[in-house]
Amino acid sequence: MLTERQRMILNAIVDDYITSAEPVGSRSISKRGDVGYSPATIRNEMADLEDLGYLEQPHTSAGRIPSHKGYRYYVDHLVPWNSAESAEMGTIREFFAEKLNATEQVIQHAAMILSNMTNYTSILLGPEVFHTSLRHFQLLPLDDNTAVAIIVTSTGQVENKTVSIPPGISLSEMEKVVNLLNSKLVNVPLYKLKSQLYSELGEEMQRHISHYEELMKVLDTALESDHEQRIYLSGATNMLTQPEFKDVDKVKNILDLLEETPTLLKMLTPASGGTGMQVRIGMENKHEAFANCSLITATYSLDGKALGSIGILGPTRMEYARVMGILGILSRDLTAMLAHWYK
Amino acid sequence: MLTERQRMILNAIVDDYITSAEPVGSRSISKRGDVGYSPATIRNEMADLEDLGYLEQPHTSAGRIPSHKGYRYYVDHLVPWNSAESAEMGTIREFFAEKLNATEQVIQHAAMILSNMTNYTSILLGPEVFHTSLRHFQLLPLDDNTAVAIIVTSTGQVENKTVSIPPGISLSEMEKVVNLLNSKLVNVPLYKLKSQLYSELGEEMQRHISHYEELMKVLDTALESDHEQRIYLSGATNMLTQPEFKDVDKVKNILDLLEETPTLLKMLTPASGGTGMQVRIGMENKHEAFANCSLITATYSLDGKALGSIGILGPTRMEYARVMGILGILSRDLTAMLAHWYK
DNA sequence: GTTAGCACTCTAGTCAGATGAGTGCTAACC
DNA sequence: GGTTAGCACTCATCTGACTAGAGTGCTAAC
Repeated sequence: MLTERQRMILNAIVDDYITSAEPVGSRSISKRGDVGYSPATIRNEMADLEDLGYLEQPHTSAGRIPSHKGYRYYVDHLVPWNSAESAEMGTIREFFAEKLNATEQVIQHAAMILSNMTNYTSILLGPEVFHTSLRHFQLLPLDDNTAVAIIVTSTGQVENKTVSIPPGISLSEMEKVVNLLNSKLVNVPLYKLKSQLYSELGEEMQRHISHYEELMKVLDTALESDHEQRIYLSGATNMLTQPEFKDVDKVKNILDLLEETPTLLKMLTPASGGTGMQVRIGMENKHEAFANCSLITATYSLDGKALGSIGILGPTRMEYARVMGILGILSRDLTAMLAHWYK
Repeated sequence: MLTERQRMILNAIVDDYITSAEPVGSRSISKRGDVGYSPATIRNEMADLEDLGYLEQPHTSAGRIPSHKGYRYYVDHLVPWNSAESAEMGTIREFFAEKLNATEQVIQHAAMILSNMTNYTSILLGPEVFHTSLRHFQLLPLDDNTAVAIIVTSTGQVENKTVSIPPGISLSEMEKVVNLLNSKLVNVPLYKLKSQLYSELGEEMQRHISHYEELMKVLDTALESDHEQRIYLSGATNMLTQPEFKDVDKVKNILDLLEETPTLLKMLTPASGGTGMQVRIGMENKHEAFANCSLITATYSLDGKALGSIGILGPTRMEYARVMGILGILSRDLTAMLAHWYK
């Protein structure tokens, strides 16, 4: 348990280090207006904080920098939670005032705004298609053996996939099936589509349609979850401006990881559908390359279910307060906007 | 005009520099098996080549490196044009053997293969939608005031766009128009769509349809060239492995430029529909950030018209021979595949 | 409990000298 | 005349010594 003064000093050190990126010494803390103690006193407390694991010393005659445990404490107990800073609010409001009428556009644009505002890397996870439902299905023949399957979801997203059509299936048959599918399966959540395909249509189709087996296979692949979640990255090169990453090798590992979609997906997928804000510091990200990075994530949702997430990746020495504030506002407003569109 | 021996020496220097990235001295050239002269002789020739502008010297007591003019000469006259190296051919053939039945997937996958094979950055320009034609158009209502416009092209690509529907337009009217459009405008090249919309449908619509003006506006925005060309980047971080870019600042400029879609588009769009291979060295790229980069581009085409391009970006010290070989094979095979699919 | 003072530590920067790769020139060689 | 050996010269890079300065830890005084 930290004393009030220790908390104050830890707070001051993290604040200083966040802006300067240099180890902070007792003298500079003492000179700040808000801590009324001499360097010597502060040195004593710093030594204690180091023993407790909240601070680290790069070498004997340098100042202290926060350890991961120190950041964790800072984030959990000390972050000045100014959820509504005026300047930022303005930019975000402007963003939502713009007329963008496709969900995808909004997400993409939001990623850009975020990385520009924060000067970190933003990673947005597109709306989780699985929680939306079918609005319309269509199969457009391209030539004798291929067709394009088009799925329009309740949020207006369009997914398409090319499928091959086995010979012997007539156009009129296909049309019949597609009509049937549209009449029976509209408004069914996408993740239930394949199972309901059999339970709802199976019987009826078997009666009316001659190439039942083959057609079923076609539909099966057409509805296949090609609805992979899309990841929108923006400002990846902002990483290069951080002094801790001026070494090319370190930054290469990070950028390489950012190109690995599956890994990012895993990182951003909210732990258990929860909607809170998460901060993962250093190795809490479970990746060597991110050992000196922090990832802050929030979610946006529809009907109380998390649809996707917003994340900001930066060095562990990150402006937590500001980023968390921005992320909070943006996730809330995104949620509100979705609710308004698709209520 | 260079003598045979000068060409040989220039060739040796470029070759050496490409693999070593260090200024090459007269001694190391002399020791190569293929040049049977003493260092002194080679030094004389090198001095001449420097006077002619083909070589540069970082400082007096260093070896020589090729100048941009030197690279240009190398590319134009000396590249060992081994258009069919076995190892590479194998990988590419394997790639085309994979069953990928959507153009987009092929392009995306090709970008990855290319960057992996070359260890440079690959930039692919998706099929130029403007040169394909309309196969099917559809307008799907989402709610009272919005709809999704879906355009399927002759190459099986699906473009979609959300449009807002002015009040007072009935569903049946819209259906009528869409049917008319499909019957009259199928197989029209996309870039002519908007003009033909008026010339072909204008009269008839004015006769049958009540909200002519408003509907026309809707169709106009629906057919708007949102068919932006897609750019597929892969291996952007490979730039970081090149010794000449171990300085973070330089590489940041390059990566930033790579995120600027319009700039890339301009760079990759083939000069005049020509289908040859282009090599742009250093400042020939017209961008400060690419001053130390070379961009090699080739095109793939359908019906003799260039549909899109494939590009490899690397340092000016690039394995021109290998990359040009690979690019040549890939562009030819892509063209062949497209011809086979959509003949 | 707090603070001033002081010796101590360690990094980063600077500077001189050594090293060595590579050149340019001259004179000798074939 | 073309080619080559020899040699003086240049210049980047490496090394080690030295210094300045920031910061600490400890002790003793307030």
